[in-house]
Parts: sequence; structure tokens; C-alpha cells
Amino acid sequence: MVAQRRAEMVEETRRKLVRAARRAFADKGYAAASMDDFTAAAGLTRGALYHNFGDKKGLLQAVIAELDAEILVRMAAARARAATPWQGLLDESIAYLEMALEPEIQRIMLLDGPAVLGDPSRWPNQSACLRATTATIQGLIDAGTLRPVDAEAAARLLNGAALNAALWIAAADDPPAVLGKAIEAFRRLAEGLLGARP
Amino acid sequence: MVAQRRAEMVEETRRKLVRAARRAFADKGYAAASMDDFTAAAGLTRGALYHNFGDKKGLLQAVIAELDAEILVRMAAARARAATPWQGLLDESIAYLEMALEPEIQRIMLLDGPAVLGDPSRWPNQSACLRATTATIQGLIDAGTLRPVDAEAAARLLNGAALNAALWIAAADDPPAVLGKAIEAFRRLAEGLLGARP
DNA sequence: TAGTCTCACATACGCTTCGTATGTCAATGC
DNA sequence: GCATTGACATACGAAGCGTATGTGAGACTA
Repeated sequence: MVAQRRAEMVEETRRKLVRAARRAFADKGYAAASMDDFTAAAGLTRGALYHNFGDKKGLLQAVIAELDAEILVRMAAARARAATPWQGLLDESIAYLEMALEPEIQRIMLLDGPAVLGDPSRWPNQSACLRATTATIQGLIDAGTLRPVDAEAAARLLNGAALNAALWIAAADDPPAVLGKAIEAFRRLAEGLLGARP
Repeated sequence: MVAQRRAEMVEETRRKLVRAARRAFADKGYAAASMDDFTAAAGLTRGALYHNFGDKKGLLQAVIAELDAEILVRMAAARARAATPWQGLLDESIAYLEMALEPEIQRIMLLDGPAVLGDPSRWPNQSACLRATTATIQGLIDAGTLRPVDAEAAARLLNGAALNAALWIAAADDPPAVLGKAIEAFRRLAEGLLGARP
């Protein structure tokens, strides 16, 4: 600890701030989260926040980048477990849907994120999980599983569908039941992308 | 003006506040819109706002209810013009998508609304336009055009897809081109709900 | 029609919060 | 050994929100 390198200490400070902010944003929402409060909870002050992240929005971006990276990993894992590429698309989307049910992700990435930072595709990391879905779809088109279509458009729409479904489910009286309905309806929509049409 | 009834004057005050708030929310966003500023723009003070709407969120609810009603009318008009019920569903969805491109609707209903008030299905008016889509889909299922599916789930997903597409288009460098892609992809997804499968 | 009451706002106040400007201290470079 | 830079903390000012209180015009009653 004595001879800890400068850069390491800075990284540690940033991690502490991101962690505390993540908790506060998830708990109270971005607007209601007081910078004084959660920086104090991290054993720091707003001075550290402004120095490292510029402003409150900058910290939100950092939190979102971290969440996005975690989502990406979990989606990739779901896709990897699937038997076929087509099932991989479905499973990765369902995984996204289920993650979107988690209060932390829902509150920060789906509600406050767009309101504060605007469209996710314009975020610094460009919403990596969205690009992953785009790539998955493009792969299925190239393989002939899906009819040709703009992959990014399809990815955006599927993501949006899953996102809205998540908000719906989370607010529902009987989430598990609604989750089932949503997954079934989602599968139907996605099947619209499949190859042969009658 | 002299013998104007009390109730009429109250209605007028509420209309002025809603109009001013709608403009301010659309222009600066909910969080950045100062109550002092836009009430003054309406020739009133925050006193009138708190008396009529309880708080800032209450006024946002009123603004959203107004917007929602307008959207409902325009979607119904689009559906009414369509040749077939199936085309009606597509047209009403495309109309929704195009409305969601308008900065006022996008900012207030799609970005700030959910962030401040939570899931739209829990809003006071229960998002009338969402219920309309649900009814349209249920009608198509009953008519045998669509395979049986939970109508509300399908409506939520289609709405979410259109919503996300709108955010994407609005932030795009070439909105008209992206709009075309989005509509085509949307049609594909919706076709997944159709009757016969190969 | 005089007096009272109530409603629909306006005004005044305090608290919280954000952003910036300034201060401090250790580490680094020369 | 001294100047400089970087990484924070502290101090300050400006809004903004919500509430508590004030006020005047119309409504109600006798």
C-alpha cells in the first residue's frame, strides 16, 4: 500500500466513485441521487468526481459503460450456449430481456440513460451490446437463415421490443406470467425475419 | 371576459400552464425546464402550478395525457385510411413511428416520461395509444389474420420496436434513409405475427 | 346588501443541489 | 532543494424546488 503507484490509486478512486454512483443511481434514480451523498459514501468528495469525470453526466457515462460491458458478456454467454445460430439470436435476446428486468439495469440504462444522454447509439461505447446483436443478425443473413434485411435496423427493433417488454414486465402485477407472454410474442416477431415465406 | 365563469377561468389557467410546460419540456427537457421560467411565460407563477397540478410531475402527467390523446387520434386516422385491417396495423404503427420522430413527442413522451413517471402502462391514462394497438391486434387475431398470441404482449413489443427505431432515426445522420430501413425491418417483424407458417 | 367564506392564485422563505473557483499537499522533474 | 504538476478537498455563489403564508375577487347566506 505504501509504494502504490499513482495510476493505481487514481484507478482505485475512479472505481470507488463508479461503484458508489452505480448504487445511488440504481437506488434513487439519476436526478435524485445527490453527488455529495454518494461521493461521501465512497469516502470522497465532489472534488474527486469533477476531477475524474468532469460532471455528473460524465460519471453516468462511466457507470453505463461498465453496465454495458457486463451485459455484453452475459449476452455472448447466452449465445454461446445455444445449439444453433438462430437459437443463439433468440437466447441472446431473451438474456437481454431478463437482464433488463434487473432494477439496476432498467433504471440506469433503460430509463435514466436515454433521458440524460440521449439515444444509446450515440453513447461513447456506442452500446456494445447493440452492435453485438447487429453482428449476430448479419451472420444469420449471410448464412441464409434470415432473409436479407438491414441488420442494424433489425437489431434496433428487436432491442427496442425487448426493452419495452422489460419495462412492462417489471411493472406488472405478475412478472413471471408476463415474462412468458413476452418471450412467446418476441419469438413470433423474430420469426418474421426468417427465410422462407409462404 | 368580464362575466367569465369561474370554472372557465380555471380551465384557461390550466391550459396556459400545460401549453407553456409542453413547450418548455420539449425545448429544454423536463429536468432543465425551470418552473419559474415557463410559468412566467404563461403570465403566471409557480403558485398556480402547485395549486392546479400539485407538483412538477403532476404537470408533466397533464402534458403527456394531452400528447397521448393527440397521438391516439392520428393513429386512428392512419388505421382508418388503410385498405385492410392488417395494413391498418402496419399503417398505424408507421404513423406512431413517424410521430415519435417529432422532437416534442420524442423528448417528452419517450425520453423524459418514462424516466420521471416510470413505465407508460402505469400512467394515469394507461397510454391510450398502446391500448388501441392492443385492440387492433386482438381484432386481427379474432379475424384469423394473425396467429393467436397475447395481444398486449405483441402490442408492447411492436410499440417498443417503433419507439426505439424513432430514437435511432432521430439521432441518425441521414434520417430519411434510416426511416426507410426501419419501416422495412418493422414490416418483417410484424409479419412474424401472421397466420400460416411454412 | 352586508358580511363571511372560499377559492385561486401570488409572494416569501428555507433547504438542497450543482458547478466553479480556490486552496492544499504529496509526488515528480530538474 | 526548489519549482511544478496532479489529485483531490474546501469554499462560495447561483438556481431551483416545495411549503408556508398572504391576498383579493367572487360566491353564499341571511
